[in-house]
Amino acid sequence: MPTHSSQYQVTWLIRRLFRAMAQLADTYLRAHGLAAADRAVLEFLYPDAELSVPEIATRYQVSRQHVQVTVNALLEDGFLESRPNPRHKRSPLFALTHVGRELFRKIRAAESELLDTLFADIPTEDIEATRRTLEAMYFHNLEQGETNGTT
Amino acid sequence: MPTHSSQYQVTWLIRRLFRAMAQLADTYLRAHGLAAADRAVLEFLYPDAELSVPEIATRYQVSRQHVQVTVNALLEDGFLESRPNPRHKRSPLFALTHVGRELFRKIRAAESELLDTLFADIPTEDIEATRRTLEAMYFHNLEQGETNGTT
DNA sequence: ACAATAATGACAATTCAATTGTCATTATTG
DNA sequence: CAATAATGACAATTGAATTGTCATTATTGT
Repeated sequence: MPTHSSQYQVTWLIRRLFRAMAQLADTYLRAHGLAAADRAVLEFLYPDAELSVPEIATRYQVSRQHVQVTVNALLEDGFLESRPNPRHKRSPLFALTHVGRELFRKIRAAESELLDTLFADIPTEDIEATRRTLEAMYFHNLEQGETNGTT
Repeated sequence: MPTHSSQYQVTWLIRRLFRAMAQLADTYLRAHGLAAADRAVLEFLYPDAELSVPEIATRYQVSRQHVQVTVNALLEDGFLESRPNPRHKRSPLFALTHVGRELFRKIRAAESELLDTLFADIPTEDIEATRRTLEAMYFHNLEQGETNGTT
């Protein structure tokens, strides 16, 4: 990391950390037969959210078709259940089953070991300041609800 | 983002920010006919580094074959030049040409506008604290020089 | 110096997540 | 109630990246 502004270095580090984290995450996700997209869907629904496929797609910022396939597979595997959607009669809501919730807990447990390593020796207040700053970056300046132009 | 530990929220935010940043980055990268991998290679060499393909692959943590293809294309486009490698007689070093350096500067300029938006209203000291913390996470705890098992 | 082993580049095939396209069906709305 | 939009299903495609293979050239240990 050559001489750059602090701002640039922060974005550089975000890129690197994401890559490193994703690589580590794959290790235990694969162990459960899951892909990153599966984890993302589980996370959106954890612990007890109810969302339709198009809603997940909008939040995850990917095509609804992709989410559809992911959700169908998770449904097939018994990690999700569908419930009637009061707002859309044809598009059901999905929620975690008990098994799905346990699965995500297991994933989180595996992750938290990694987190403990990742954050070892870093003062709590630094972590909190970082959280606050990143949150500001994300929510104040980046969050946009652009729907994916599908069909 | 439901109720989670600060640690978890930091990693959650890193994931989101990465995605959002990547999406924005694509906008101007495409405008220059570049992919994310191209940008990464340019960044490794900017402003005046000299690296061989296997060296870039190790740092970028991807297969050397992929880097090879990327580098060959950038070479073809005149953004890189090859120089003799004192350490390996067959594997040349690559460096930015003047054009390549200007290209990366242009990319950085486009990015910095985004950065200004991203970091708007965030105190300098918060940014610096964040940089320090993320750096600690990355360098103390994640940086590992695992070579990709290629062939 | 020389044989054994490793590294490199070129090229092909493959994988896999994700997008795009299309269509019939059903909702929503004006 | 008609026009329009949203949804799910399915197929085809894209594109970044990996894996596999091979001939060639370096590097190494002896």
